[in-house]
Amino acid sequence: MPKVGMQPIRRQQLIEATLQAVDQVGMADASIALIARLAGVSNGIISHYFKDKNGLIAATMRYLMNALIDNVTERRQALSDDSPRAHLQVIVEGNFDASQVNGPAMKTWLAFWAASMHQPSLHRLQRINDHRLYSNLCCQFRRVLPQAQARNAARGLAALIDGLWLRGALSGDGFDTDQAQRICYEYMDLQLAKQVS
Amino acid sequence: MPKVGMQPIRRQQLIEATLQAVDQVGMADASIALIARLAGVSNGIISHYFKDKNGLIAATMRYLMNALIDNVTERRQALSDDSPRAHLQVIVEGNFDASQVNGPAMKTWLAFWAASMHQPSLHRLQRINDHRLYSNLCCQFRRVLPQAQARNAARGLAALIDGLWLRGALSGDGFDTDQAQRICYEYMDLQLAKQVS
Amino acid sequence: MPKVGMQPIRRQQLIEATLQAVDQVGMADASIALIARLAGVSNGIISHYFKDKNGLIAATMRYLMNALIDNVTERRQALSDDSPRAHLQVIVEGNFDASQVNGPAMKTWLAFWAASMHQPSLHRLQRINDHRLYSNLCCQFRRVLPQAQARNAARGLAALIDGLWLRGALSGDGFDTDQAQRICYEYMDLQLAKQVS
Amino acid sequence: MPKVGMQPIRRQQLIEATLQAVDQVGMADASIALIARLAGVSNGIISHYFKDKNGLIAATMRYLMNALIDNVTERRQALSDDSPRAHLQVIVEGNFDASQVNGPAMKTWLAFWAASMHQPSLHRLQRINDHRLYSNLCCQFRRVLPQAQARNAARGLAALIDGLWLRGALSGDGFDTDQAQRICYEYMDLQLAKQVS
DNA sequence: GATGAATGAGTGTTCATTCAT
DNA sequence: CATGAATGAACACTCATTCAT
Repeated sequence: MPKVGMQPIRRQQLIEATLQAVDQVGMADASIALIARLAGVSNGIISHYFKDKNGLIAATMRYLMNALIDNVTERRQALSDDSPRAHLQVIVEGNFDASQVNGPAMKTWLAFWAASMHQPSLHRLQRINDHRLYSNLCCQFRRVLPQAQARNAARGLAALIDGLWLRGALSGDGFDTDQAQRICYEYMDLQLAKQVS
Repeated sequence: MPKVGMQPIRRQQLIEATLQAVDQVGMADASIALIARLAGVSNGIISHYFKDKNGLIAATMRYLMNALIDNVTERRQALSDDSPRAHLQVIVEGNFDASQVNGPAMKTWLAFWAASMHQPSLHRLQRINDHRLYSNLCCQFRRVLPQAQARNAARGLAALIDGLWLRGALSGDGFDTDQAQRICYEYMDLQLAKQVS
Repeated sequence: MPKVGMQPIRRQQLIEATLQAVDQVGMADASIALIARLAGVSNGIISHYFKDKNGLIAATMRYLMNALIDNVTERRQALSDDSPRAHLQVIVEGNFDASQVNGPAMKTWLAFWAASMHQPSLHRLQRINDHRLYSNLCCQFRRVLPQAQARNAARGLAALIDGLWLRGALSGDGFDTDQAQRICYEYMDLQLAKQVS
Repeated sequence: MPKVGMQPIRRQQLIEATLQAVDQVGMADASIALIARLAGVSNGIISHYFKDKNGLIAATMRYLMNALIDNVTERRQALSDDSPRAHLQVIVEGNFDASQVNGPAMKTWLAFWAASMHQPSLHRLQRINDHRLYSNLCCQFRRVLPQAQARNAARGLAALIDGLWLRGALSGDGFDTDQAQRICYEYMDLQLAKQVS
């Protein structure tokens, strides 16, 4: 019983099944058959919507990236305070949002990163993502710091965010969001304190 | 040409071939056949020395970890200055040593991390490694800071090291060791400056 | 040429190819590749229909067992005489039917028996089969003999049938059905003659 | 430390290890490596004493056959009564001796039989064995029965012995020696009773 | 649009055998 | 005599992909 307009629904369905599969068995064992089973569809449908497996993987990575972007964007729009500090806080919070520090998301990000080392298409996506974080941070620091210092601060804070995230992901225990944010805020404030009055 | 006492030689040979393979094609495509070919031996020899592929992977991970440990240990022994700052510097330098920030090593570490999310044996190794860095840092900070602050500083610096390393690895460009060390030293000094005189 | 509803056809096809392979080279050398080649299909199809090789082996054993059951059932239905002797004769005849004493079937049964000593799933099937023969015989003897004697006679006749079958199979020569049946009938009649008038 | 006269010791050692291996994991999984480990020797030694694996298998089969022969011979020599009935009893007892109805022996015999269907060298051994039982039985029956009847009785008793043995082996439970012997004796006596006085 | 039958190359692994020591 | 290092072919099995229906 074919229906019209199934495309977006099926695509979403399959992307979510991919995340579920990676969470359950890891990317190496997330076969098309498993993903299709989790999505409740047949094997063959995947090539129909995403040319091949790589297409599905790339689409899933884009989906995760957009979730992060949307998350930060929403928080920023809800912001009344326009200070650099408030904006930086929003970025930090967005990166430690529950949508990013749960099991499936962390496992999938890690798997993507590892895969991106050998897949140009994933690598491109990954670089865009990395650059966005740095760029957003740098932009805010620049409002109160000279360029060189702003860049330095942005590099440091970006690394701190990713490092805390990474160590949290690898630990296997629950992610301690409060602690991570506290460490980031402290770094942020130390950098902002350098501003010439 | 079978000879006796080949075990350590062959094991080393195969571990290096594994690193080479992961560097060239990624862990997902680093097949036993490829590794054996790179090592110039037959497929079957791998199960002779490392029960199965997982055994080889785990041995390779242990090899990389030991390289890091030895690296830091050597630097520490060459140290004349016994100050906490000097020790912390050594740890930072060791983690950004050329043996850790080259292509093959970074790709392999990333692949290990991703795999460790679903392989208990690798996960155990990974946790030990993570904990060592934190523990070493904490130990030095503790010499000048109260425990709570020392822990906080260690967590931050560990995350900063890993984050800089990660972002460097993912960037695909050469690793800017000087910049990474500068950012770490700055964080380190800001934390050490908290000490009550 | 993929078609829908191929399952029963392919399963039958593969089971027959398995019998053929065991006949030709023995169970130890009846590889998936050989069976697939004999069936004229690809290797992979086997796991599609029977999870793995064990699944195919078990299905083949069930197929042979059902052939024996159907054989006896058909003969019994064609029976006008309802006497115990007639029923016993039918069981004996069924067990020495051409479908059971030809080369492929005998080789396969022997291989199954040997394998059943170390494969619980096959062992279960085998026990069911063994028990059915005994049970059927016992049931008929019971109609004219006291229970203890009936059981004894059933055990003896079952062993005689299996033993004649086994020695015939192992001899490698053609099976002498008439001789086997004569020996069984004689034993049967000696046992039935014990009935109290 | 090479020693002289090790040959018979090593051969015996390896044959026993083979029986042990077949008992533990079945003939299909009784690899040279396992047998060598069970015997406490190196892999390579096997080809030294038995050309190849088939040689070891055949030697093991011969060993088992000789054990059966010796068993019957010993019992016969201890016999005071020279009647056909006594001799037949000895043959029956020998075939149900503890050395033949224990797990390892039964598993190995079954495996040999199955293998003999496709290995001419094993098949030859097997035929000799089968014929000896028939021949021995026939010889005794002939002392009191006409040839045709003697042959018939021998065929029946041989089949009964093998059938009881087989069903006992396949059942997986302990072998009920008494019951098996009782059934054989009864058959034996019924046949002997046919003699013309 | 959707299915699932079918493929076949590729995987990790096992194993009998050989042979330098 | 005996070892065990080394081979390489064979194995069962997996899986992304294709395509007739």
